This record gives sequence, structure tokens and C-alpha cells, in this order.
Amino acid sequence: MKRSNTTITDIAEKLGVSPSTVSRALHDHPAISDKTKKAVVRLARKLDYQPNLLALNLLQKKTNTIGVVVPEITSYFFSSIINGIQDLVNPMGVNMVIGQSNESYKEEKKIIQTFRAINVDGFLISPSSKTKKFDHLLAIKENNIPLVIFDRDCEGVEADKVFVDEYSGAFQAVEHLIKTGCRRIAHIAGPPTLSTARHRLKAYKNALEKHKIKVDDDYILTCKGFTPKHGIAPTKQLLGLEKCPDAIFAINDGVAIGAMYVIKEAGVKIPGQISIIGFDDDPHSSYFKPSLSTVWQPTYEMGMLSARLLMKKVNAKSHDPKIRVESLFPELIIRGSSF
Amino acid sequence: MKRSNTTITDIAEKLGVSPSTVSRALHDHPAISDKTKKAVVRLARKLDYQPNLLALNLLQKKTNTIGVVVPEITSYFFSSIINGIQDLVNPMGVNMVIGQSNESYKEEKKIIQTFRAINVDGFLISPSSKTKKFDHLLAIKENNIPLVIFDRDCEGVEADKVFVDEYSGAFQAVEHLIKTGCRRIAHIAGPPTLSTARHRLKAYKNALEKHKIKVDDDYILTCKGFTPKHGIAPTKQLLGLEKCPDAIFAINDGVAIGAMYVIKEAGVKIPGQISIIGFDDDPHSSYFKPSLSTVWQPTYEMGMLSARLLMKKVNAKSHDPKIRVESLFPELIIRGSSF
DNA sequence: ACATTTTATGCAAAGGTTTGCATAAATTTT
DNA sequence: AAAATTTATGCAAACCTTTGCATAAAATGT
Repeated sequence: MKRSNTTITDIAEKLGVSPSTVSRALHDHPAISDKTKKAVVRLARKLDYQPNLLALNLLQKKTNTIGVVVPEITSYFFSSIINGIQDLVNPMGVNMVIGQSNESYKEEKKIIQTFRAINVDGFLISPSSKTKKFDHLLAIKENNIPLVIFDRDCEGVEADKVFVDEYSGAFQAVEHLIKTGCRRIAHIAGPPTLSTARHRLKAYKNALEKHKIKVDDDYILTCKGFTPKHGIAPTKQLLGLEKCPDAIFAINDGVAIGAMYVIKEAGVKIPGQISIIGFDDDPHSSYFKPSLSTVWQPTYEMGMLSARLLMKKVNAKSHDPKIRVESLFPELIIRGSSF
Repeated sequence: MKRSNTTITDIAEKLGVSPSTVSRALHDHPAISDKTKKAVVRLARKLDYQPNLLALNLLQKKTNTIGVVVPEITSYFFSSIINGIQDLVNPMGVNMVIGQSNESYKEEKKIIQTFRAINVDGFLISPSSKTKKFDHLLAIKENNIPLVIFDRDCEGVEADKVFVDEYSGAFQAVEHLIKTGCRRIAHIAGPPTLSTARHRLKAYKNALEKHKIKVDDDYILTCKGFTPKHGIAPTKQLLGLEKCPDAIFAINDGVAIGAMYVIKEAGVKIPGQISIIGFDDDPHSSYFKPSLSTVWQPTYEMGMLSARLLMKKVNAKSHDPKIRVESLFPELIIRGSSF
């Protein structure tokens, strides 16, 4: 059997009717007689007719494909967001192409260009940590292509957005450390370009202030990435301070895991001497010794919600300028690395 | 600015020539005069002409999109394979749609159906662990759609294939355990439907036999999945044996991590009393205490190579029935969980 | 000056589907 | 029986690009 490729014209010819009639019959158009409809449908089934989506795409200027742009896919965080997107979108007959910016503005821009060239119906974007100019995103808006930004904000870009309430999660985490007796709490922060990192840092400071603990800049370090490797150097630096911290709030689980490794290596007790808390609830986190306390984020839900907002715009008859910003709630998970 | 959508006809009209001339001019066709070419190219640039890929797709019955079908994307293993695919394919102007079977034959079949409907130019597939019938894959072959199977074999399906030499990796791992003094070596195996799991099991047995160690069925357990959670129960069972093993070779790092957790919890020393070795070299593995010995697999390279084979078929002028089967080599990485 | 070749361009079809408008046939109304 | 309405179908355009073939114009050869 070769590529079947039965066309509507094939059916039309065999039945001695016009292609238009076949098309209408297949779409159950009221102006077609029942007799014709039945004949068409039967023959279509028999010949295994599959509509040529390429022709449809051209006609409708629509591809039923959305473009998803993320910094990377190898972390559980983003791959589970993608799962959420996929599970929402696939049942609607929509597919998705994925692009990884690798935290590079240039690559991000190129991906968006490519995706525009292939006429994606909409964009779901979480910008890279290097992205400071938003020209590429604004261009999407200007061309009236639906766009939803998720997880990481692009201030100044008016678009539907879906975030996690980072502030609340981080505040809870730090307050938990304080309540369990920690006073010299350090924070290994993320790149300040990231809204997520900024909100967590802000929450960290505010939580300390609320409890009358002085914010000490020596306790605030910035890491360049999100894997255990990136947690090593900052942690060593913290351990070298004359007033060693008694807790570390890390920007995410990856970094926290790196931190734990260094601390255990140094023979310092977790949580006896230093408590640790991460962010994201990576599936590995509960299997460390001690298991890592963390802040769970509704990643799958974030993917679903973002995709839902996007598809709403994509399917809207008229262009609705109203923008929606949604917030999802994280959850503190206390495990063994803190009291 | 609305969607620009300058067409070749727009340019033709403004220049008072025919669309064909514009098309040829843009493709540097020899029959077009330099004067016309220059005028066309200049105006095209000025109007920011972008060829309409949808029209091209229809004309060429080609989408420059490939379909990638994997069991899941949340593991590092598959997501880094996807990275390799992406990095090979994107520079060629080819995009990829991803489908996750979630280890379900039914979902896998559905994904393939969808991808065929959107006319992907080729398939890159790693079958689910439940896939025993290959009708959906054979249908791809029958319709002459290029197909490359990677990592997990589908015996009986004649297609290009790219594997890792599981046998060699597993054999090295087990032999390493033997050479470091272990004699009661257990294996937590994967689902026997998976070629990868079968090869590792085979290598395990052969390595034991080579060193005159009796294969004991009590030491061979099967797990249902690849995350730490799936390592818990089998490990508990092993610890409960009257002759507790002195080493565990786990099907992958995920399961090994679960095993380590249980063993540490039980107060048994790693590697003093039990050595552990995993498979995959998950990025987390080196940060556990002890760090996990494992077998590294060239996942990124596997993705690249698979994609390279696929694109070769996709771009081939004539249908070449010759099939290629490639093998990549894994590497034993000794860390702290074994001597 | 005429025949032949070369050069530059246009026409029209093809790819498959949808849809507004026109039309033919059948039915109902006067 | 003629007129008006309803019902069922077809035509052709549109979506945009490429390409084989035809043709017109220019250049070359005799």
C-alpha cells in the first residue's frame, strides 16, 4: 500500500458529483441531500479518506500548531510544564513545536522567527534569563499572534501571563526556617534578570525584616544556573564566612542539592548545624539524605492553564485586547533538611 | 503593523512582471536578467517578503517537520536525546513535534496517527514498554515514510536503528562489581518487553557465568518503572533475603537512587556492605552520598545520530531500501557507591 | 535581409480544500 | 398553468508558490 492520499476529488469523480458537494457532504452541510451524504460518507470511509491538512492550512492560514519556547527541557520543572501544555492541547487536535533558548536571547529570537515562519497559531513563552529586550515578543503582539508568557515575567509586555506566586512560596520557606530557630539565614539567589528570582529574594528579605532579623549582604549570593554544579561555589563561600549561616534558602532544588553535597562533604550536619530548603520539588529531592525540604510548584497546572489561555485567544473570533494574568499557588514541603 | 504577508504576487504587481519571474528571480534562476533580479530582490527585502511555507508545503507535499515519539520527556535520558535531535535538525530548517506515549501502546498509536495526519516528513521513535505489536510502525514503512527507531528495539521491524551497546555497558558494570570483590550480586531488571532491559539482564548473567558465579533467581527482580519510587520495593525484598546481596546492579539511576535510599535507611553501608551501580548517568547521580557509580550513555549523540540517519532518508531522491543499524558505546563511571 | 539561436519573460496548471454565488430541478403556492 | 419558493448541486475563486512549455524579443550567423 502506497501513501493512500485519497482526495475529495477522487471521491467526487467516482460518484459523479463535484468536489464541493463531497466537501459539504462530509461536513454535514444542510443543503446536501441525505442520499448523497450517505453515498459520500460511505465511499470516503471505504477509501480511507483523510483530509489533506496541508491544503487546509493554506486555505485557513492556520496550522493547528503552537510554538512553545522554554529555556531548556532537561529539567523536571520545564518538562513537566510541557506535559501540562501537551495534555491540554492534544485533545483539541493541536500539536506543539518546542524550542529551547538555552538561556540565550539570540537563540530565543531565532526560535521565534522560525516559529513565525512556519505559521504557528500562537506562542507560549518563558523567556531566557538573558532576555532584557522584548522586541521579539512585542513583534508577536503587533502581528496579532496570540501569546502567553508563563513562569518568568517580561515586564512591559502586555500579554496573557501565568505565574506561580513565588513571593508567597519563598516567604513561607524563609519564615519556616526562622520559626525553627534559624537566625543566620543565607540565600543563594538566581540571576536578577529573572522575575522569579527577584520575587524570591524580595520575599526572603521581607520575611527576615518581619521577624526583626537584619538582612546581611554577605549572606546573599547569586548563582549562574540551576543545577547542583552551580550550587557548589556559593556554598563553599558561605561555609568560609566567619559567621557561618545556620540555614540556606536556595533558589531551587538543583542548587540546594549542590549545597547539601558541599556541606555534607565538609562534615557539617544538616539540619543540625545548617538547615536547607530548596524550590521546585524535583522528583529526586526526597531521596537524598536528608531529604530536601522544598517549595512545590504547580508546574503541570501552569502548563495547562497557560495553554488554556492561549487556545482561548487562538480560537477567539475577534481580537480581544483584554489581557489576563493568573497566579497559581505553591506549597511548602517540609522534609529532612530542615526541622 | 499587521501580519506582513507580502506575497510573491504583490512584488510581481508592483514591478509589472509575472509571479513566475519573481519566483525565479528570488531563486537566482539563470534565465532571469540581472536587472530584473536586482529589482526583485531589492523590493522583496524592502517589503520584508517571507515565503509562505504553507503554500510550499502543499506544493511539495513536505512539511520540514519530523515527528519524535518517546515514552516520556521528564527524564534526563529522553530529554537529552531530544536535545541531540533538535540540534541536528534545526540548522537544517527542520522542526520537530514531540509526542509522549507514557509507556502506552494505545497512546503511541494515536500519536503516530496524528503525526501522519499532519504529514511529518519522517519519524523518530522509541517505542513504549507496552508495545508488542508493531502494526503502527509497519504502516509507516508501508507508506514509505522514513523511520528511525532508537534506543529500544522493535524486533521484526526493518528500519534504520540506533542503539547503545547495552550489553557491553552492563557487562562492564557487573564485571566491575565482581572484580571489586562482590559475589552475591543482585539485579533489579527492567520490563522484559524492553530490548534494553533484556540485553542488560543477559549481560548480567553472562558476566556472572564468566566468573563462575552461580546465577541465583532470588537475586533477579523486575521493577515496573524507572524512578526512585520503583526501586523501593525490590530493594526491600533484597534486603529481606537470608543471604543478603553484597551488590545491586540496577536497571537505571532512578531505580538505583531508590535502592540507595532504602539501604541507607536500613543502616546498611554503601559500598561497605552493599555496592550499587546504576545506568544512564543522571546529572543528579554524582551528588548523592555516596555518589552513584553508573554507566554513562551517549544520549545526546544517540539523538544526533538518529536524526542524521532520518534526515538522510528524508532528503534522499530515491527510496533506498538499505537499512542501517548503528551502535554507540556506553562508558562505565566508577564513583562512590562501589569500590 | 533572412534564418537561426539565444535570452528573458509569461501562461497556466498543479497541489487539495472550502465557500459565495449562480443555476437547475423539484416542489409549493396562487 | 404560471409564478414563486425551496432544494440540491456545480462553478470558480481563493490560499501561494513552483515549473514545464510556449512565446516574444533580441542577438548572432550566413
